Amino acid sequence: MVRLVSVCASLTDDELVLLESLAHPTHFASGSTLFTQGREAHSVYNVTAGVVRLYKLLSDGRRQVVGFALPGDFLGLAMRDAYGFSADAIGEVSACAFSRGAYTALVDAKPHLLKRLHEFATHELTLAHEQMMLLGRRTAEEKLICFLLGMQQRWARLGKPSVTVPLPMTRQDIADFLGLTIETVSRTFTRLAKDKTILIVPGGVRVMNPERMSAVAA
Amino acid sequence: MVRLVSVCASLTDDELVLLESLAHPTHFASGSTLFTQGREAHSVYNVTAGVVRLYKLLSDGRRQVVGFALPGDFLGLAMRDAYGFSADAIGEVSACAFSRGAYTALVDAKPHLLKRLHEFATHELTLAHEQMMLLGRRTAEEKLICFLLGMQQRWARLGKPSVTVPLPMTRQDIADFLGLTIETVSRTFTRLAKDKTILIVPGGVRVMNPERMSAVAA
DNA sequence: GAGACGCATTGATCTGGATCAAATCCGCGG
DNA sequence: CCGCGGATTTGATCCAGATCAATGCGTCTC
Repeated sequence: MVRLVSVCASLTDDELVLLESLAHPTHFASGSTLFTQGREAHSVYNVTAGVVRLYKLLSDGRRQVVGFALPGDFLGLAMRDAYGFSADAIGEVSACAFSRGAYTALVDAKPHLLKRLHEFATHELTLAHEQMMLLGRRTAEEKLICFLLGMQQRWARLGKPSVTVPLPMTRQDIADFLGLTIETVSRTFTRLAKDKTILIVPGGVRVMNPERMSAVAA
Repeated sequence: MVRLVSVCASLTDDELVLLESLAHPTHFASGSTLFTQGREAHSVYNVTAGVVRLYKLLSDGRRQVVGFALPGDFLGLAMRDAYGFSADAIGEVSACAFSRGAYTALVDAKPHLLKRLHEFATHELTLAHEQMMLLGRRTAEEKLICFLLGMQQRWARLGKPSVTVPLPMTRQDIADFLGLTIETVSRTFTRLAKDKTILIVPGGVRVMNPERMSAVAA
């Protein structure tokens, strides 16, 4: 099993053995659902491979993507009895599932694991505040640029630093993450490509003018 | 000192005594600053009276209010070395300040306090996700109605259930929280008042048609 | 009680991004 | 190679909310 680097860096070897005995390695087909908003939360997950779309729906079908989970990310922090959002696989996904009971027992027993999870949660909260700024006060172009730089940084932290940013999600997913329509996302990408700020490549985007992009994001 | 009901419900008496010995009761004048985004985080706070505006600024002055802290709310969860947002007093505010060192030492020593703080953080994260939905996908009228119902619920949980929702913040604060302009907030309030959905009273709003409001918020 | 200052409201107009409507692209199965 | 279906791009038009511009309205101060 892939080592749970993000959550478990501070654990001792025997604790890791315990943790791995509780983890159920699971595979999800492209497009399949990990869990659904409002359903009883039976498991928490640690993504080990692939990308997961996290989103909330309004009764009339309007959708807000609240995040994209990359390998190492932990899903299920922000839940009480029921999941607060839905999650589904973008492409093939591997994850470690923990039953809720095992998870809560483990957290109660291991304060330094809890400390790691809490740090994780406060980091997520900081990102959420940034996303509020983006959704409430930034223009379409700024939204796209901040999104691309953010994804680039996240891939870089996972050991994949590159000027080519993989974008496995659809334009609609990006639109629903940034509070835009698919047409505006497409047009803004086209305009940035005409500017030579980016180059659109299959499956992603190549950053051509990082200086300008950073200046806009500031 | 007011008992720190929100964070400390699970503490034993002697732990409470310890906690209170570390807390510095502090008073802030109307409009004064508790702390500023980007500055080194020296203290965390528990609000005991009054309302605090939490916000982020962009270099060109655009502002996003990320929340309003009410009595019982804890400030400083989402910070590492530096504060991630600014906080200032709306009207007179009382708070308990804890030095960062004392806070981290206490958290390390008391796992059930950490557990409470973690629950607090995950609740905040859930609220942040709802706010993303609101900012990204809701109309101006929906934003205002969700805001009013949310504030009503929060006052109710603090033991002040009422059809009259106090709004100590300015229209500009509300606009910057909802990703709107002050004019749109004002016009939308006026329209809701003409509808008889609400009644605008000095210092707040009276909820006249909770059924319609809940239907819109759903 | 006259000015002044800081909200808040209201009105007129403008515009960024939404909506409506076709193309175009592209991967895939037959 | 062809045709199909979903994703994406592009174009034309619309409109919710922004912007620009007064005006109202408490509540201080002198």
